[in-house]
Amino acid sequence: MKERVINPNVSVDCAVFGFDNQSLKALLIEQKPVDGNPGHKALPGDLVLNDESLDDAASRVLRELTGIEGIFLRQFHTFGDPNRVKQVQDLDWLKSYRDNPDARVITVGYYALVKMDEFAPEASSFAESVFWQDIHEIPSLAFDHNSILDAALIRLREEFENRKVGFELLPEKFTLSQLQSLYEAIEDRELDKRNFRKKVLKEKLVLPLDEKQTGVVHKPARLYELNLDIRNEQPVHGSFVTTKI
Amino acid sequence: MKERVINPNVSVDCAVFGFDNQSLKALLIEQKPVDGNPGHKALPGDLVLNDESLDDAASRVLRELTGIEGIFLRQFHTFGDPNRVKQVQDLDWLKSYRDNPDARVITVGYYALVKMDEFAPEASSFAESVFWQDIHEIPSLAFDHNSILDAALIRLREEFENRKVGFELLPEKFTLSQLQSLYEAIEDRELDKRNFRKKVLKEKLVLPLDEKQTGVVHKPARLYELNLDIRNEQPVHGSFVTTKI
DNA sequence: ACAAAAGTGTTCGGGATACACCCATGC
DNA sequence: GCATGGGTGTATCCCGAACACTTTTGT
Repeated sequence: MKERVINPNVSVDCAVFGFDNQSLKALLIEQKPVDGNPGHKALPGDLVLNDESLDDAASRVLRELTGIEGIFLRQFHTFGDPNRVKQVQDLDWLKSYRDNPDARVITVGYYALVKMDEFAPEASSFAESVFWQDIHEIPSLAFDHNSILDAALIRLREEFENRKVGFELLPEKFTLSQLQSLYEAIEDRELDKRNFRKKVLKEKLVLPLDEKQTGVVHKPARLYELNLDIRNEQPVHGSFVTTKI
Repeated sequence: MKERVINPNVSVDCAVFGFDNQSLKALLIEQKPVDGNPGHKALPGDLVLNDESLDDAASRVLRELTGIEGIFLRQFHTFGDPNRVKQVQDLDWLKSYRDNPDARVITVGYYALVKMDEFAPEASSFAESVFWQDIHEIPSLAFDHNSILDAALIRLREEFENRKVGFELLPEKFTLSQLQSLYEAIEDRELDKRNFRKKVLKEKLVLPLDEKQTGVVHKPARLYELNLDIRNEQPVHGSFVTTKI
């Protein structure tokens, strides 16, 4: 096995988002206790290895801490305040888990999107536990992780509105109501059902399947899938005005 | 004076854009010759100091290499391929100017927007010369700087279309034709003059001044200024569709 | 007078908005 | 049969698109 040479100055942190058909959730870890003191809540993240790319580091860290693998990951911002790991409440943890607890660490922020029904995160490495938290109820986090999560959410919203990301949060087959709920959860506003359906169908953003929900206590909804053809088109200027979703 | 402790693993690189009323330009440096071999062309950039933020590093590096100060700077992406500074043609330069020429360096990319008529860049530090280059005629650059510049341009276009940036490229007072040329240069397509004017005036994106061009050999154009009130509004959803510029 | 860019209005089609009722299923 | 969400159409308005001629200045 290759030796793991750790770069003391560069880390990655991951804001993992999931959607439970109601609201957006973020995946948090609870750090293992240090000297009997309970660990802080934090985003999954760790130092990068010297011979791995940043993208690889983000995938690895997510796998090591939460067991999640193979999901959508995108870099969104790098946080480099010289004092971002100098707060007193983080010192004990740094002394236990870092070879250079005083090193200046810049961290590269990633956000990730996961189909919640396909992954059951499991804590390992220095994570004591892993849990989903509604994005409206995020507790105080270690280091500058609250800022990182805020920035991730802002970026997710921007890229969602530009139709660059989002379907990674839904199962392969979904109803139009699920899709509408996703829009409402991410954009944080209500949409008109008829207009929403007209729009997404006219744009061929999704394709109807010959399949319906089963086991629901109401009229079963038709299932749809993402239309990859449309999704892969690069944005075109129809004019000097471009209309978003 | 404080000692400058350099972090060997983290650098910043700046893609500086200017607009000459015709097309977009990028600011490049030519590295000083090493052992008589001519320097390569590159983006302005350098390692960060251990006690400065990334934003501060970008400002400082730009000032030290080009003399440019006080301009719009925005972080856009971080480049962390473990081999991004390992190409043979860059080795001589690294050996001359870096204490740890073999260190793995990740670089934080910034793009900057400058009013070309207000700044005359001047080379200093390890820059032999500084020059503006049309973005359609970018030569081969050191390290992965071609990729960085490409990514910067993509990001500039995205944020311009979302009306988040752009007026930093124009003088305080400008004509609607200049504004239209800016749109055409950044978005790389032609616009209809009448529709363009109707749109920006209706949106109150700019405000007319009681002032006209002088010294031109045709009907003098009215001057306008950016409407800061509109510019500072955060985007609102009129519906689940949002219209861009 | 001529060259050069400034400035201006109308018509047409399409998309955004608002809005209310019947349908299929499980219990 | 009732509770629950699924599914559908129309009328209005505004915005985007296409398009050509007159005006003002300097030389």
